[in-house]
Amino acid sequence: MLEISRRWQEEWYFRGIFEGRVDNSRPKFFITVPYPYVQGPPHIGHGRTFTISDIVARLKRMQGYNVLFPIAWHITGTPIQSVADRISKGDAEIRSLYEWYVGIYVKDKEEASRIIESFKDPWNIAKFFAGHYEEDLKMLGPSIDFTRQFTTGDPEYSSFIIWQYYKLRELGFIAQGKHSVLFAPAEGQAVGEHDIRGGDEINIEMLEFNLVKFRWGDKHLVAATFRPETIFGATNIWINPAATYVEARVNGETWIVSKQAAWKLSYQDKEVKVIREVSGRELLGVQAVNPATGSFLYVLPASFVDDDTGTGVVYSVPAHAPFDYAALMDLAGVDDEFGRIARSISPVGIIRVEGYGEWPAADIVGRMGIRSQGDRGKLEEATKAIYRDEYYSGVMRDNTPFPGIKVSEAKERAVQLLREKGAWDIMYETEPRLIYTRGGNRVIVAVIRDQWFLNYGHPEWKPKIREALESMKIIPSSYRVNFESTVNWLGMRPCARKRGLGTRLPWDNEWIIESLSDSTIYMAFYTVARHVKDGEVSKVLGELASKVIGSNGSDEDSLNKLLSFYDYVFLGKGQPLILPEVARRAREEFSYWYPVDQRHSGIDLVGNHLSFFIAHHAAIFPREMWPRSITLNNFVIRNGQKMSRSLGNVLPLREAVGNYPPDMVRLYVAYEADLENLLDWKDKEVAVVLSRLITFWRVANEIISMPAEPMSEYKPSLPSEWLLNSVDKALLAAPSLIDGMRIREYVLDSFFNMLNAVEVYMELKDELPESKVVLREFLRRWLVLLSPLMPHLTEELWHRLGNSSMLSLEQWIVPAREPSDAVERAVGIVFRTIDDARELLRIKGKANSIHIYVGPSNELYDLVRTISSKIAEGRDVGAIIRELTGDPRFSGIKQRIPDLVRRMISGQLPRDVVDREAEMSAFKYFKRVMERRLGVSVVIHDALNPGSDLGGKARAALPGRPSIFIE
RNA sequence: GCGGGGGUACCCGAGCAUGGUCAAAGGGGGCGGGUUUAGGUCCCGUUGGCGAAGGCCUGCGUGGGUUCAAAUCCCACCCCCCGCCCCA
Repeated sequence: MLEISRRWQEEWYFRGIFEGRVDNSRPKFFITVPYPYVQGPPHIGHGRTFTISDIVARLKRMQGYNVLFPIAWHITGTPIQSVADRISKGDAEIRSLYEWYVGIYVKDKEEASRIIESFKDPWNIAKFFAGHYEEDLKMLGPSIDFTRQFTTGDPEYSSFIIWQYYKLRELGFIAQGKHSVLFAPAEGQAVGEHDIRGGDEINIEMLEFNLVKFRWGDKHLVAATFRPETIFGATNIWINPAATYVEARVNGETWIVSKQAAWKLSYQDKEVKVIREVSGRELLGVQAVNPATGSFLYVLPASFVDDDTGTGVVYSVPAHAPFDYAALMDLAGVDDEFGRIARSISPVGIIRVEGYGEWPAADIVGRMGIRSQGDRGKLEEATKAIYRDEYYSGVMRDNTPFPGIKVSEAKERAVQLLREKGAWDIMYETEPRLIYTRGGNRVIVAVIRDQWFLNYGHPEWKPKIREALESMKIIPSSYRVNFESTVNWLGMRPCARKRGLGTRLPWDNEWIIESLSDSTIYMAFYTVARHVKDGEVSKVLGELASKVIGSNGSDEDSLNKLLSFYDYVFLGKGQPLILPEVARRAREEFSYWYPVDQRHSGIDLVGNHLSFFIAHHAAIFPREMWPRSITLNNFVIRNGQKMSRSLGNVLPLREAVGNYPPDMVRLYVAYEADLENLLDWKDKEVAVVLSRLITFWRVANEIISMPAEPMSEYKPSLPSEWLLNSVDKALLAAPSLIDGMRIREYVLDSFFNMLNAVEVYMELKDELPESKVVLREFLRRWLVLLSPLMPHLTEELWHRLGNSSMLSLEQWIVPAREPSDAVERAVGIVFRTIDDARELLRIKGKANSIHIYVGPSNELYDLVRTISSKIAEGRDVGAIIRELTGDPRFSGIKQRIPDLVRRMISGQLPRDVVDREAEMSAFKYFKRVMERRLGVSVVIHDALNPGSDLGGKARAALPGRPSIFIE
């Protein structure tokens, strides 16, 4: 099967049957998947996303749409860059990872090692994996047009991004300002998660501390806190006597903070000049002024104070901060000058909160049995608990300027008040505090002054984003809320960095547009890629791009040329100043394919890329070019575990499609889970699916091998009708299932259920003269039905069946007549009866034969049908019984009415019946099947005219519920 | 905290929108049987309890409620997972 699959892939891609060409006589369908970021090989998760979109693409193609399903490669940003950096530095961890990655493709060790060496240049990483990505994807057989591929580092792509960013700038959606980032001072650069040791496992946050300045002579002791509202309850100031502090000029003032803090602050947009070092001990005993109250506070020693957190200066609020309370108690037990001061201090409660007394911190310290400030774990827990309770349900007391105000609000007011007094500032810290780059250097927060932002919150932008979102279909629809909340909080978003691959910001070329910002409207670029990739054209656009960037946008001539080209192509505005003929063709193609009909993606992109995708379309394109729908699927896990590099259990796509036929991989990922759910790649279950696929292959080939005797006229027997009906029903249902992205149901119906049906039919085929013709016809329709799902095997079988056309390009079959489900229901009764009989056999033990009495009087069928419809109308038991006993039609079986109604209402009897003829016929035809399943001989009797009425069972037969006698 | 999703049998997992045919699909695992020199594969059956005739009892996170009828609808509670920005 593997070999057959490869053969068809070669055939498809060699003949280029999936290449999209403008054809105005046919409706178009433009489907895209986010271009993969090529820092490594694709894995089975990509396989899921691509398979699902390919099922859609293939169905649409068979339905007569001109389908475009393109792909490209994303290389922008810092991850590839930092891999290159790490390889250059000889990082062993990354090297072994890439030995594995490269080893997937290159078996020769030396060769592989040479390739990894070349990865010191990030472009080589991108090129290597982009190339292999294409091969790997092709092994899955997707109907992708690979001729439009590009990378985001191509010169013509840069020219396109330049156009996009000038458009956004014209609209006023780009801003510049201050911004905090994670930063490694020793390396002199901002770092991303992938640059941080353990960065993929931990969740790194940036915390904002409030700084409060306590005047001490002409200097300020600067304390850091998360709870500025507690300033009114401050009783003293804590300093760690063992730590090193500094006196430093900060923005024209003299601050006293820890040495560590001064270092950090110097990166946070502050002018910091250290004058001298001071030991913590020297500061003890001095008095500083609380800026909020004017009272003097002593500086006292506390060991819990960490000079690497905040400023190393803490103002003490023993009533509300467990650490402070514990430290105060500790100190009060010491027999010295500071102990005496501590004993004189009484906590000041300033917040009222239910469940606590006047000093909540004292309560919780007592409750949790905390002994001293050394009890860090418990104290941190206590701090968290108090914070939560006070923040959400606490109210300020009368001894503060904000009596009765909720803590959450008082917080802001306190900041306001301190600000007005010039006693407030801000400082950032990371959480967790101590994080390091992979090179081992400390990471802190730095504030950048001239960061470029996209202002998604712009009053002319956000409403349009909302409008675009509203106009789109989101499937599964449960994700719509996620989009809505993303759009709600979208505001200023940095769009450029100083490191990494990508296009430089054309008017400020120190900056590189980052990867989530240069990947928002590139689907438009697919439509024109064929035209602009051409050597000469590419050269022209590339040169213009580099002139614009090189001149920081001041080369107006180049800029105008570039902008005029894309303005014309994408917006139909003005006339192109360059390449008019190319522009005309590109324009034509863009106008044909756009907008994007469907964008299919993993759910991880909802909160960023997909929302930006909507936003940028809304900003730049007219409404009729806005995307039509977004569809999503969840991740893939493996044997119950998350796939992650650190666990080493990532399943590369090539390994999956190298070991199994591609159709099996497709079948598995499409069937195993609904889109919303995690898909578990379980090795055991993969084997099960494979065995079903083999059965399919065997059955299909058996049908093909049967000599085809033409039979012009035949009357299909009930089983034949049943089989053809089933496939017709599935053919009818599949398009709407796939449109609604109910892929799993489509697979269940079309593959698994159909396979079961045909296996049953095969048991009967020898008794049915028309079976061969029926089976061939069935197979023809079935192959069409399955082609989107498993294109390789169906393509092969299609040809073995004697067709010379390409199944992938065949028309979908729309059944000529409405399939009836009466036959199906009749067959369903047979199978239910088999289950019943089996249970009886089990209880009875041994049996020679089973007698089944089918088909009571037509009168009874009528009655049951009538009861059923009355129940459906919602009548109650009494009413139905009264009505029917009065009905002359049923006068002969009056006495059975109450019992039947009762049993049908309670669900003991099936409500959904067929007529007598169909039911009898089903039992006659399926007798063989019953015997095989039950392992004993089966005798079917007409209940109205039984050959022998064993055990008086004939009279017990009911519609849809034959009676059974075991002998 | 806010927003979203979820708790179903030994395990994974469907069902819930449209209540009844649900002791609850499918798979894994277990058990029994067949094939096999053996093992694996494969095939069949079984896997809440009771039952000598198709039935009864218990049962879908916990506790209530609506209904002739609840895994499914309503209310409250407990627990779990995911997202919450400059990272692709």
